[in-house]
Amino acid sequence: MVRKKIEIKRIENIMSRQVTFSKRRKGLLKKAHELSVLCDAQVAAIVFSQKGKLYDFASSNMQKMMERCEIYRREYFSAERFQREQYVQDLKNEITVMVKRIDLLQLQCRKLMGQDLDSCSVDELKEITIQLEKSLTVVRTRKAKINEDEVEKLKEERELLNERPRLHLHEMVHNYVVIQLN
Amino acid sequence: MVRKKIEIKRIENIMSRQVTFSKRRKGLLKKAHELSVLCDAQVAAIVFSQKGKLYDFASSNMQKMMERCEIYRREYFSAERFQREQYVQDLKNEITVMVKRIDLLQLQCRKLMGQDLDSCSVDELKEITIQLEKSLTVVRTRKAKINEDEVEKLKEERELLNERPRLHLHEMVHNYVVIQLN
DNA sequence: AGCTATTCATAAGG
DNA sequence: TCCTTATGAATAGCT
Repeated sequence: MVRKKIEIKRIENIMSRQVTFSKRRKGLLKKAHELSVLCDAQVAAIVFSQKGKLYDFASSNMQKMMERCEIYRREYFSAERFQREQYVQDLKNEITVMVKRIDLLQLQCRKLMGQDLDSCSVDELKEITIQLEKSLTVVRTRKAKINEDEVEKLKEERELLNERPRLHLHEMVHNYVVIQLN
Repeated sequence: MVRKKIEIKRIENIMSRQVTFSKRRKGLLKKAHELSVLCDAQVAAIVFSQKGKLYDFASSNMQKMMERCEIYRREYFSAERFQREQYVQDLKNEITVMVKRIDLLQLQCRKLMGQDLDSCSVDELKEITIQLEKSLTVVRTRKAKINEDEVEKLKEERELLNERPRLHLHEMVHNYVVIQLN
């Protein structure tokens, strides 16, 4: 029997509060449901007890909306994360390959420059010697070629300088002969 | 005057439905408020009208929680994104540096192997020649050293083999003398 | 949890 | 939208 109108303020008695919570929570969710049905509206009611337990109502539209939201959010983030991790992994792999390549090139270079030979076997040393001799030959040939080209060029220039006066004279003679014949 | 108990199903008359929506919506939000105050619970009620207009109630805890959630979510993702982009940028920079390093090493190697010399100036060719000669000297020295070491080792082994019988003889003589003296 | 007196919410009408 | 009012619904206090 409701003895008197209650004041809307926190119920201090724990037992009373728990009972009221149970009753009114049920009423609220029922009202939410009725409203959604009667008026064809999107309604959601969410209640957490003090212990953190969840009680809720969501009209079907609302529920679908929330589910879609959640599914979309999860898919989006998981797809994005996957792509991101793939990309980072690709970059890391690329770096690993490059580090190996650099080490190899560096070692090769150093050996060709006569460094770090202590670890070389006699066979390796022979190979390096052969390569160095080959290189020297090629470089010297190239140097010689450049020198020859240079010499050739200078000779040609000299030839040109020497030939110009002679050509002049020849032309003059030719012209003279033509004139005479006329 | 309530003539009769109503059935909980969609109200077909638009005017009635709107009136009921208005009344019950108000009632629902009031009940939500009362529940949150009386029972010190976190309560939220959300209603969309058919036209999409929002009406809602959220207890202060609920509101703070939602706000905190949203703020935290935004900060988290922005911080994460920043870190992620920074990291990827670092990796890219590293790759750029490595690509340059590889190009340089490769060029150096090729020149030391007598390739791609067409682009070299005479001075460069001279430098390469000097380097190759130096390398050859070092490699040959190293090879010679290994040979010498080998020879030295073989000699020592031979010495050892030669000395053993002699030592035997010497001991025998010594023993003989000692015996004589006794 | 169940009861019931009483208050509250609200349907129908103005 | 508000008021009125009759009535159904919710529920406080008790067991």
